[in-house]
Amino acid sequence: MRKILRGEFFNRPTLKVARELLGKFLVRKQGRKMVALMITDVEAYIGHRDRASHASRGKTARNALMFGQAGYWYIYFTYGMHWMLNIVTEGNGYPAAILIRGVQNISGPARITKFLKIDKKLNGKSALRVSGLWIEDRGVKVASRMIKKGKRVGVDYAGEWKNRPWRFFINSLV
DNA sequence: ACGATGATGAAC
DNA sequence: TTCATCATCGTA
Repeated sequence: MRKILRGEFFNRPTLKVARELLGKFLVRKQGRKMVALMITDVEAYIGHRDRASHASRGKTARNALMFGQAGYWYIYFTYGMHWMLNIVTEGNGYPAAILIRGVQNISGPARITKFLKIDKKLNGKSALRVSGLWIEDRGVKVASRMIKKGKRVGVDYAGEWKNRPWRFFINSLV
């Protein structure tokens, strides 16, 4: 079993999508080279009131993708050197996205994009077809007892929103 | 604990 | 146009 996730998968409540992204495969293709890595850690950014989200200060040129259709990549540059990879969720007009924070053998959102050579060239591209970057279900089931949740990382500025348990990750397998 | 390093958004 | 901030990471 090996299928690309479709628009209907992403156009749903973000927390549900986030949980279900664990165990799916992020697939990167550049020419003949193809790499697939299982997603192990994600964070949800939901709605216009979530102060940790770029969308909390309204629609801008940078964050406009978050307000758009589900299933598109939202990739932005931060700290002067890092690219962050997000997939847009929920319906058109409602700002939400999921940060891909970890994949197998790679922890940290900036390390993923560095390893897979992901930058602004993929920003706004569709994740729903075979192109440069998409997500596949390869039949891996992650038992719910293996899924942990916690606070999002690096959002201490977000007031009460910093405490929302909107990070989901697979308990370290050993 | 802190510096790297530059785009972004808000203030002026 | 200027300025503080930032969904981080490597080094210490």
